[in-house]
Amino acid sequence: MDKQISQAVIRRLPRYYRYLGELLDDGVERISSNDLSKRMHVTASQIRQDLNNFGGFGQQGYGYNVAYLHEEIGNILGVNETHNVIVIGAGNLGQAIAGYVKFERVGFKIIGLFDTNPDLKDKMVRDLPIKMLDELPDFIKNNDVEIAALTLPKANAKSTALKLVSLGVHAIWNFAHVDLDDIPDVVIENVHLSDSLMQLSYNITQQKK
Amino acid sequence: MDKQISQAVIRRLPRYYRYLGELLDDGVERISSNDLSKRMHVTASQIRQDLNNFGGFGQQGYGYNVAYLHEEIGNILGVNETHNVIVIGAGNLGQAIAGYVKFERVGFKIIGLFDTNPDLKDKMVRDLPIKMLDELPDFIKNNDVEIAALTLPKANAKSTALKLVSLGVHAIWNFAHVDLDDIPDVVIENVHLSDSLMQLSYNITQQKK
DNA sequence: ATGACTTTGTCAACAAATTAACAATTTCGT
DNA sequence: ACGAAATTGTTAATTTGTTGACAAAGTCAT
Repeated sequence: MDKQISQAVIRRLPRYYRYLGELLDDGVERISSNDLSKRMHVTASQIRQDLNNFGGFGQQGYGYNVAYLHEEIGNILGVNETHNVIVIGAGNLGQAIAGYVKFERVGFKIIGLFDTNPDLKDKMVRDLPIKMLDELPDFIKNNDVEIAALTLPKANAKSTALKLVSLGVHAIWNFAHVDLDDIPDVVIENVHLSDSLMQLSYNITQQKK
Repeated sequence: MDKQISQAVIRRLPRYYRYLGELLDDGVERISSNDLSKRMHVTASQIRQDLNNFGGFGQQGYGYNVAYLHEEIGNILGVNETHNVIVIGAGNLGQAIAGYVKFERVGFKIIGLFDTNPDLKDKMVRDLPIKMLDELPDFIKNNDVEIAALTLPKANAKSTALKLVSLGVHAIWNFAHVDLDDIPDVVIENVHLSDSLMQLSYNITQQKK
């Protein structure tokens, strides 16, 4: 029944959430779509349109209550509940992502770090021991793992993703430079650093003209 | 005179480039928009439309020559020339990004790694010494720095970006969780890991319904 | 060499996303 | 308590992006 909301809108929600968090920290109580639009460099119309996909959070003549709207967008995004995360691939990027989520993102909790390299077995990365991939089935059985971050070479990404899904992990944060389509019953979010860098490269070339 | 090409198209180019690279590795000589569309799960029409923004790379009745098209898209993206990159912020993420670009991305060369923490001064990260931020002006003067990756706390991101631009670096790969708008004469490419994770979180919540 | 087949490049139709406009409602100073 | 000002939610208009259709051009087997 709920109409499907476009990913274009979803992509903008975290940004709203961030600006509202900053306003909250600054002790701002209320804000109008117009004021927010000026800060964020988007149209006020878009803000109102976006928010109204989820309900009427504002009030005519008054605007939006910052704390309330922040809370509501947090609920929509699901960041007010805890999500357990494991990281597959304990290379530099894996360790960095593990640390990043741990220290920067409330709502997400790193509970495991895995690799295939036996030299890394039980090595501590801050307070987490690196486990071997064959410990994964037991680990998932005994822990409520919701998200797996894939920070491993692309050759292993697809098979690992399939294994994760069969073990019951249905959300993948994919840093491997490969598309994980054709996998049913899983939500994929890609972070393709190479693509991002190439986009930057294109825009540099353009600017020079 | 050149019509402006939409970022929607640009965002897709790296993916074409990747698929073509794989075809090339597999020794495939030619491919039609139809075959490629099946592999990539996009419409053939979109592929043809996208490519034609940049010129007619194909041939009726034959399709596209894989090597040629790969090369051409590489040129468009600017990955066939070398771009020197420095990384500002030598924390976990900074070190991981430095390593990532170094080992995974031809066309981009990491030539410097900077931080403000004096404890890190001259510490080696693989073959690069961590330099202090006050060495930046001299470094940029003596090296052709095209891109700066910003992997530092958001509190310092804006001022650092301004400094970089004033020193002549006009492209920023921004990993700090802050918007660097209002800065003139600079191309920004954002990698907001938090936003990506929240988007994933939203889509998980949706799937559960 | 011929003709059936393939496939592009491009125009037109369609769909989606963004922006503008404005009635309805609330605020707020007097 | 009143009226001007502010501001939302929502509909309509506009713009942008995607897909479909097909003439034109080239391929390839015979």
